[in-house]
Amino acid sequence: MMSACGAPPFEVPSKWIQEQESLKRRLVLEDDFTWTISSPEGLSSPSSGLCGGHKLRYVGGVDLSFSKDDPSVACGALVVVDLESLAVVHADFSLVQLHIPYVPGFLAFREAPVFLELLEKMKQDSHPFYPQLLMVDGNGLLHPRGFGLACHLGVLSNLPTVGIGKNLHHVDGLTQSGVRQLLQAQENCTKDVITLIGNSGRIWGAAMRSTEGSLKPLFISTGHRILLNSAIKVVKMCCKYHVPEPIRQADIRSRAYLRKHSGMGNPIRTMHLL
DNA sequence: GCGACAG
DNA sequence: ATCTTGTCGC
Repeated sequence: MMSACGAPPFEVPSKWIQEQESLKRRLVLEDDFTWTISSPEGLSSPSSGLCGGHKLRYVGGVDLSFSKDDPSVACGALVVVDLESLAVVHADFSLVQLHIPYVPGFLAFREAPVFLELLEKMKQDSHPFYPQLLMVDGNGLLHPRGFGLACHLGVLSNLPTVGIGKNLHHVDGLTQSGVRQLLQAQENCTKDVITLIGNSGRIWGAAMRSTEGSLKPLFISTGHRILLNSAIKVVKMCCKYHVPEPIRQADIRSRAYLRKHSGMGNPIRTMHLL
């Protein structure tokens, strides 16, 4: 029999599921921060930036880019943008070799260690631009077990996090085409954001067209210490283009860093597992 | 059994 | 994620 399917089998460690369940108990599903989110556009919210509280200013973004030559070689990027100007005020990179494969539903075990290390470096340096909130390239609650990369990073870093997906991870009956239909429907023509409600009635996140005629929406979901509505506000404020600036810059810069440092003779640091 | 499956 | 050129437009 010809059964030489090239795909190497990979068993999901039960440890992974246990850890997701365990960390999930530490999730905070409400706005848990002292700063305020200045209103998106024209819409003035009464409590925004009035009494004594400081504003959200430094928004972080993380992303990972891979070498086309060696898929195990990647560059993780942590950038921080100033919310007022959307200018990058900090960028750091980590060239690593990954030993854990990408498994749908377990993205965090592959990518989170890289980002946690970059965050830790900033924290130990008492960096003035340490992010107040982190935008993650991947989902939060919009996940088979309600605990995607954004939740995982949020709990382990104790930072408010927002998950941004560019493709929908099908869950609870939600489908890409179904969501697009809703966004195109006449009733919703005026709206640029729709809530993602699954067959069970549960709210998983939101789909938003960040650019005028974009057919592909962004999938926003809560990571940690922030409400969906607050997350949507922040994402809107960050969208200069289709993809919010913190993540877009992390993507662009990690790719550039990889190109420049992927030539031979460069020390690739191996991540030590937790 | 078959398809779906963030990055 | 990555493989990929030109093209249309400000």
